[in-house]
Amino acid sequence: MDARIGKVTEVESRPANNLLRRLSQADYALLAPHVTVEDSAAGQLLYNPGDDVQVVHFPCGPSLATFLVPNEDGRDVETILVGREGAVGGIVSEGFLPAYTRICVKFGGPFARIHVAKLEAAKLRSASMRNIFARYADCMLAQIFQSTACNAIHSIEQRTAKWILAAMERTGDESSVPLTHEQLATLLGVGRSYASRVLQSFKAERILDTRRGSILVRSRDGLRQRACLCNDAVKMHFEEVLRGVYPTEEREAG
Amino acid sequence: MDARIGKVTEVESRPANNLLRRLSQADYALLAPHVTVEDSAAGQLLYNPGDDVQVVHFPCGPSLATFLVPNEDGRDVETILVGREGAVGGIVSEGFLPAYTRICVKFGGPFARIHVAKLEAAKLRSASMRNIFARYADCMLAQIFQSTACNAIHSIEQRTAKWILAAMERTGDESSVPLTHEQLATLLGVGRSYASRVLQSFKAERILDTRRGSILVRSRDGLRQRACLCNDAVKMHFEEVLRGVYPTEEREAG
DNA sequence: TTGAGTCTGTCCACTTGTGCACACAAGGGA
DNA sequence: TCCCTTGTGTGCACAAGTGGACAGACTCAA
Repeated sequence: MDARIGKVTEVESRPANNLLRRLSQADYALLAPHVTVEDSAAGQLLYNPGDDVQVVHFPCGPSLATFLVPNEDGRDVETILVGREGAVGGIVSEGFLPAYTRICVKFGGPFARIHVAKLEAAKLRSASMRNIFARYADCMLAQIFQSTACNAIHSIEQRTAKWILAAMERTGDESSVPLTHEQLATLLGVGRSYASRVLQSFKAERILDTRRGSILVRSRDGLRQRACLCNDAVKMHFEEVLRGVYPTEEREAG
Repeated sequence: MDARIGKVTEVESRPANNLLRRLSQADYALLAPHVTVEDSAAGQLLYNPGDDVQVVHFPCGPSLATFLVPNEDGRDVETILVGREGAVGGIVSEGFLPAYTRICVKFGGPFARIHVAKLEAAKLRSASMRNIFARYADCMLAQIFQSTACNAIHSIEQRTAKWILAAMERTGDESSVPLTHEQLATLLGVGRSYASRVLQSFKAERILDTRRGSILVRSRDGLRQRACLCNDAVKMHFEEVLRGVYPTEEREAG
């Protein structure tokens, strides 16, 4: 993205996760010995409800995780997406508590991982590390609050457009989202046939095209017009809360 | 509730808030010099979006706070209720960040208050204090996650019943909830006429009665049957996460 | 190349919830 | 006491979303 000519900086050698990349060099040095990076495939479960939370997962590059709330019907409802802008697992709980939600890899790819205990130890040693993780936790909270309101009052059409935009922003893939209608419907908590119809109406307006198992985006602006403003509200909070605390200039995916 | 015969214990002299009451005596001693208790009336705004978060408010007794997410229409949508089981303001952000939501006193009453900075200082000095607040933050998070899912898939009837039960549990008032139909509709993010109709259907089944400006509960079990299970799921998480970390036996309001 | 399994587009009857309208009831202040 | 404001109950036309069904299309594996 903003690769500079000349020697690779220390920051650029870190995993492609904004949270990790924007730690100061001293702070990252506290974590580095404990960080591992490994791929996870789409569908893999990082946590199930009740699991002990022991590892923080940082999505890197195009990978994407999602928080699912199990339902009495056995249908999981998706709540928020987390990509390279953040991390999942113990961000708020600080670890060693039973997970409340299921956390699932939505789009596969690399994840940086670190034991919660190591992260907490580093946070105790560094005020700036505490600060940045508290700020991110606050942003994550804002994201969930916004989702709660969004689910209460916005139409399925708006939420569908919002979801596709959010996924694109996080993965960096500007043209397609690998998702069946069934999956889309399930994660929005709506009926499949209605989700299909919404996609059809977008297709009729040349906003997107459908392929078996994926959605091709033709007009990002068209999607923006159809989406509610929830993404933007959250993104503004990210920018406001994290502005200035990161040493580099890389943009946030809200 | 469980007042014991004999001398008043140190815990019972604290503000009637579960989070404060279940700190160890040593931990509470760190906070005590900075705690003030003052009444707030229903409708008072504790925070508006963008406000610097500097004070933690602990609802005591029957008082109740609520997180509202502003909407493009100017209508606020209610997300979660917080009563004597918890606190609002800086629980996750740890203070000095712009508030994302509006926080409003729903039912008036006493609130214990402490500066975030004082609380954070105490947390740095006491691991058990950190632990208990991280645990509560995790519970609050669970509550919001559940609300997000609930708004996605449960009917207005279920959510209405759930809301009334949640309010009753937190205030301790087993028989009535001071709320107009309009207020109920707004906080659920639904139309007023439909909210009225739901209340009428409950009335027809002798689950409740309506008075001008308040709802009288006649059958708590009837409400439970009509409500979704979201309250219970969250309550279980509260019990699991906070079990054992409190010295006293007082029950949680989930 | 042919299935088998999955995904997609569409139909239909039905339920849930909206938004507006209007008559009436309750209750506090002058 | 009466008025005026606010809250309540209900009717209606309509929009949004459900859930089941089914035919056809795509694709992978044998």
